[in-house]
Amino acid sequence: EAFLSLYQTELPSVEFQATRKDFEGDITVVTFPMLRQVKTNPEQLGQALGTYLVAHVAEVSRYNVVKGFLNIVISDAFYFDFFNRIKDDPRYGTQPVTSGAPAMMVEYASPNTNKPLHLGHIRNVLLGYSVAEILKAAGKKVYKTQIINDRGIHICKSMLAWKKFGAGETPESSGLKGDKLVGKYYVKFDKEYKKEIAELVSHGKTEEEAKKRVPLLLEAQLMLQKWENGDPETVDLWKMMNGWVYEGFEVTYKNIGVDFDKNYYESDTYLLGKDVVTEGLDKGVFYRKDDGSVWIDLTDEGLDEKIVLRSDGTAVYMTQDIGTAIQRVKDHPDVGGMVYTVGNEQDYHFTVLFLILKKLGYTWAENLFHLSYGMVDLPSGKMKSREGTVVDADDLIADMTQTAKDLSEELGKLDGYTVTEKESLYQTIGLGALKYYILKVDPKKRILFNPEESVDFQGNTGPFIQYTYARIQSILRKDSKSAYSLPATVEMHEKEKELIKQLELYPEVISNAAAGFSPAVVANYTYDLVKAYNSFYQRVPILAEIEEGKRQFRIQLSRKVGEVIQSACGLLGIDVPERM
RNA sequence: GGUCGCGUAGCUCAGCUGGAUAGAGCAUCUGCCUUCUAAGCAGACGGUCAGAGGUUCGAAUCCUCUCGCGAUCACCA
Repeated sequence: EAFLSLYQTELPSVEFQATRKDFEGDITVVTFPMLRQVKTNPEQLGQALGTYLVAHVAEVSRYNVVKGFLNIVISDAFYFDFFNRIKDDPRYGTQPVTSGAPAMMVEYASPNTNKPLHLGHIRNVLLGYSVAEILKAAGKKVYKTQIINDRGIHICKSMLAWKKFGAGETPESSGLKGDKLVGKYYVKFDKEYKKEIAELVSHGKTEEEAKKRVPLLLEAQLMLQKWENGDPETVDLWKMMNGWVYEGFEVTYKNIGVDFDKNYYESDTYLLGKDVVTEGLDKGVFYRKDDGSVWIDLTDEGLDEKIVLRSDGTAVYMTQDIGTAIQRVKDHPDVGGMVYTVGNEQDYHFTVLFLILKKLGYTWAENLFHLSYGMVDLPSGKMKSREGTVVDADDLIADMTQTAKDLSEELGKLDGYTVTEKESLYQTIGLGALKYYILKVDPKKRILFNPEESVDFQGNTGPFIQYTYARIQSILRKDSKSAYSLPATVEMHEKEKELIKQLELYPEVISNAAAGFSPAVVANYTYDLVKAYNSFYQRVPILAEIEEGKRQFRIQLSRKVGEVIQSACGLLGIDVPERM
């Protein structure tokens, strides 16, 4: 800090960076850019600066110069003092919530109520949940929300199929999870629908024509109309079947370990936004075409024209989203921004939505973020629910848990645990593997998911991180002194210094992750930390063989690393086991 | 065709506000379990950072073009 301020007064931009491993030093100053102001060669400049720093800054013990790089060696005492400051702060890296800060609303999940959750939802939910946790850690108040697409033709399809072919089947009578049962009838509809098409085609109709005239589809459309008109029988059926689905979702969400502060239902929001369109017309944000439809012209922004109200006066998707956004801020007046976790196929939709909200003049519209993520592809290609090529969320979790079980049994470490303890541990490890696997990759990249090869448990994985945490807990258990006091000073091992450097980065990591809405930042940091710890753990002499002061220092260092791992895993929604 | 995104080791990914010899894991090969848990550690092998130009002391990173893959361009959601 001392020399940071020193330089900033004299030179406007000085670059500090971590020294590369192959060179001696902790901080590197790049002197090339300074040559413009100071006429000399890079070596001379580096030497001059280095000598000055050693003489004037206590923390600088040595330096060396390689071309335009000035490598500064920071004294052990500096690291030791730093560690001493953070060691007893369990919330190191996470700031307390500032009450006045504008809250953020984070939306994720947005499931349809006609089928169970699948792998795509898992990525969505993990990302959204994690970003919400990261924003909290960065000091924001956060509301987690989902919008449930509980109405529309697709819902009517499964309702109709159940009514016609279901014979009164319920989750209880069938033993099926509610969402699975409803999903079954959605698939059933599609089968029957295709059958009827084939039937019509065999009677000489073209396929185009047949698709539109299938009685089953017409019936579904009729059902949607009935629903919209509030027909009691239809509404009751709708409520019952959606209820089943919600129970099923509840189980899945609970297994994944995510939750929501508030649910929004499309059936409540799909008519919203029309009054805003009127308002926007008055303000001149929108304009009306001759046929009565309402549009916004975004050609100035390099986009095109977009419809916001149909000619018959009904709302479109965009209208709904405008209305819902405004409604959310009405419901939560402290919300100053929103994050939408939605796949990247909707990038265009959200750029337009955000632009419209800005043009309508909402202050919070400046603070909207589309957490856009890539598809999860299978080796066989895209997932298609109708073709049965989806990876079901519950099945996937069960598979991961099973794999964790098989591996654990093979390693044979868990003898002496109760069955319940073991089962819960398998779930923790299996989910840890899955969550980390998905969260460690940059959200905007596509993920190729191979269910055959499943997810690794070795190397850069969730279980590796969990394992390290469990081992740290073991050390602490075996050395259960309640009060520790660090010695006045400790001679630093290189590995210890590296660990402390890593710990030092944590607050910055959180704020970077929050700024970029990217859990991958946290995931990759955690891996680096764990890697550094493991290296330390096996390279440094064992605890029993060292003097007491140094031993206590190592144990406390381990404890601190454990805390940071736990905190970082919390941001990723990954549980850390006490033993494994 | 327009727009947006992606392309880094055999595979999965980091690195991208420009810095030194581009990093991990998996896979392959070598060592390390009388040790605080070997789901680990140490090491070897593996790269025209898709390609070509440009900007500059310096480019995987910034700009332009080309190629490949994907998404999107509905009075659907």
